[in-house]
Amino acid sequence: MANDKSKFVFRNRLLCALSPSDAALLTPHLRAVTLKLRQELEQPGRPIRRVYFIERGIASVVSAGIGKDRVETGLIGPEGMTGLMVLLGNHQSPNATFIQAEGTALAIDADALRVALEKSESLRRLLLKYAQVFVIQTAQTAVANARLTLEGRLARWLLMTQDRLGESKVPMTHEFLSVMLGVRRAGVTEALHALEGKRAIRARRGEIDILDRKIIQKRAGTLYGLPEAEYERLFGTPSPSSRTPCAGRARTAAT
Amino acid sequence: MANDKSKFVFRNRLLCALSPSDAALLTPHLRAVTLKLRQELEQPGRPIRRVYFIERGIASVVSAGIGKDRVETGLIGPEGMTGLMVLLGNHQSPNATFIQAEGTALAIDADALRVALEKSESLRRLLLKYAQVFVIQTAQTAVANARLTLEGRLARWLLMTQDRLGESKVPMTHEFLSVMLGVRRAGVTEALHALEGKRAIRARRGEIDILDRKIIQKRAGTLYGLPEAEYERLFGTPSPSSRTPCAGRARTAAT
DNA sequence: GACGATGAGTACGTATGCGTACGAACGCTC
DNA sequence: GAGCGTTCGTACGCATACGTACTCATCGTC
Repeated sequence: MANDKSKFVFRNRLLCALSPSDAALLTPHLRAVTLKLRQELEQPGRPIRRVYFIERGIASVVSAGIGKDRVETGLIGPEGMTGLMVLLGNHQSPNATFIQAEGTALAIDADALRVALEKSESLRRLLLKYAQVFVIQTAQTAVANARLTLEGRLARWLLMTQDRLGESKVPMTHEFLSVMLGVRRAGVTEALHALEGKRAIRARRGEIDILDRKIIQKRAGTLYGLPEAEYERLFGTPSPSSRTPCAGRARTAAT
Repeated sequence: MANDKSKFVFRNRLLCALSPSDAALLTPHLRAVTLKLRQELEQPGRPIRRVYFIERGIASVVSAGIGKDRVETGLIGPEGMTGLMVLLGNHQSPNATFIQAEGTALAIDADALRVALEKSESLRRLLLKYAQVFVIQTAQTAVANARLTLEGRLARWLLMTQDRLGESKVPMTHEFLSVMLGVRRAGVTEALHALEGKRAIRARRGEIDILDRKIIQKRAGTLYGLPEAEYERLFGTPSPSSRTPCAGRARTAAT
């Protein structure tokens, strides 16, 4: 699980955006890890041990009331990181975070991150910028849940997922989607059929092909694109100069 | 609007929780202001000029997609402050914030707050703790919008509002509630009748009396109480010693 | 190549909430 | 105390989504 830590080529956009000195601060603590499907990165009320900068794959933040009934409130891919609460100074979260699409990440001990955050103001600034985007994403989810039809919420979810996967095939079952969206499994099936009827997607067993994002975006209405736009505004087009070595970045959101 | 700034007695719980030195840092910049109904404290995409520590009344954060269709995603009372995005290092927000129940606040220029935040790590820590609670509140709203019936969402909203007002009378019209919850006005009327039938509330013209919180809590299910509990966990019972002078604090959430 | 497990299609009755609309009640102003 | 604007009660038809449940398809496994 550990790795030669001398030189990473980052796919994670946050790591790519680090200044050289901040990169030097973090890199010694980063460990390449694989993210297995349904692996739990954070559990409600438990101490957060590690924070993950996603390189490939998707982590999902799900919230619940005091009991069960989890619903997804945030999506994290190679544009972001887990451990929002650590950034804000907490050691735990009432939410759970788990892997929704397997991949890899660079992980850092929460304590090491805390130390680095105290040392470097620019690091704090950078990561808190991501916190902003994440907060906005959560707020948008709240609005989407209130105002969008099931098909619309599904459309929004597909777009956000595809952005983070960077592929046209989304490997998810209806059952899983229904849990994420907090709706009935059969409802997902029907909504997917509706999208399929419009030639927007093609559904296979355990997999959804995205055929036409434009059509899907129409379904999601105005509730797709704002966090993505805010991300671009805050992080800008990554200037290759004076930045940490960086792999070609994952596709960004279309507006 | 200005004020003798030498001695404040704070009702705002965040200000109350300030260490003496942090209080000394902020106090010179605080101005007592009145919050008028529907006054806009932040507008989407506009620079955030001032940040408000609510002393009495309620501010409401509403989010929208790229277009209209605003829905409330956060509530702020004397336990909190506006300007979350300033805390996170931004100068603007895609959300709007406006006064939902009139009152008063202590306001500080966003720039002055930024300077103070840079100077004092303990101040940063404290205010970011509130940011945590606010983020959790937003996530809970997302879950509530996905899973709760209209009556449940209304119940949750009534409880949160009453916590912040500290009174048993909530002065709101059905029309206004419908906008906040993102539902139909007539739907609010019906849901209120349902609650009234259970003797949980009593609805007058433009005003709702809270009669029995227990019954209302049953309606809100598990989706009321988590942010409130987290607030108490993080801020604890305010120890009167070594703290800034503080008025008797507003009622806290019952669990 | 049969079996079990998982995933997907479908269906029926019901509940929740929407859009719209109209009228009644209340409260303020002149 | 007449007039008017706001607020609230109510109603009807319809869309959306639910809960439940049964069947069929697909896949991996022995």
